[in-house]
Amino acid sequence: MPEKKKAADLLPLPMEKLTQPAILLLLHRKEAHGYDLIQKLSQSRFIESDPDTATVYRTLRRMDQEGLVVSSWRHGESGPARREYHLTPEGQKLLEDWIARLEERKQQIDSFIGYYRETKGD
Amino acid sequence: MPEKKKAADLLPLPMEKLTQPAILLLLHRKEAHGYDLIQKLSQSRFIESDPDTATVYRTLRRMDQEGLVVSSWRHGESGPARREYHLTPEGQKLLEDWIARLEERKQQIDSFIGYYRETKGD
DNA sequence: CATAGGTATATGCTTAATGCACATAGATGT
DNA sequence: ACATCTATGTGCATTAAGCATATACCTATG
Repeated sequence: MPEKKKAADLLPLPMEKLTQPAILLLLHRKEAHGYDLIQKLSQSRFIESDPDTATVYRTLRRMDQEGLVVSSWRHGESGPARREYHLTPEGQKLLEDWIARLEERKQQIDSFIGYYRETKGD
Repeated sequence: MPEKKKAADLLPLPMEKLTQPAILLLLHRKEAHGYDLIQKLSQSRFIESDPDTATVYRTLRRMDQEGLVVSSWRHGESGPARREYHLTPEGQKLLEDWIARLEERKQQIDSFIGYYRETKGD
């Protein structure tokens, strides 16, 4: 008997997390450090669930290497040192691309759901 | 000088492909074989670009193992044998979950874009 | 009849993203 | 002294995805 996974187990996997674009979005409004972003993300409505901290920190380091953000250490403002991130013009530009993409994605979803509703009526 | 990738290079990567849900959707309307689905997908508006054939066939085999579809070989209808897929009740149920998820996703996108527009006005 | 092109399914390899667990360390409160 | 909160990060395993490649049957054409 071959093992079969339950449908419920399959749902979480493919849905995209939007971690990177969400970071771009938050930094667009205001500079922040990683821990800060993690808290803001978990309160926001544009990601599904609490973000994985490892993912956030790694995404930030990558975005730094890619020139989407710049970072600088902040000391002495209570608590351990934090790495503060600012959006660069490149990051800003990428965010605008994301906005355009998300508009398209909404239309894709509408077309998907539309197709489903059509079929259902048969 | 550290190497930096261009923003344009970064766009294609994180956007989700919806391959599996799109297959569920098409099979919900009518049974089909892999090659058939590939053509339908490339004509449809609910995926971004032409699907990778390897991904489609592998996704179908996985969905079969998971009980989302059942398959049977068809011979002699001109051309090589095809493996025909039918949606199961589990697959149907998962599709309904996907529809609900995509509705939520639309709201997430609205909230994302809304946040962006608010910020822009500063 | 040889062969090229379309139909059809599938594997191999590599890279990239993600999740969970764990490591590190300074600051703060009791 | 010790736990807890703040803060940043690495290691490891799993999974998805893209590209190339293999296989094979069918059809049309010279």
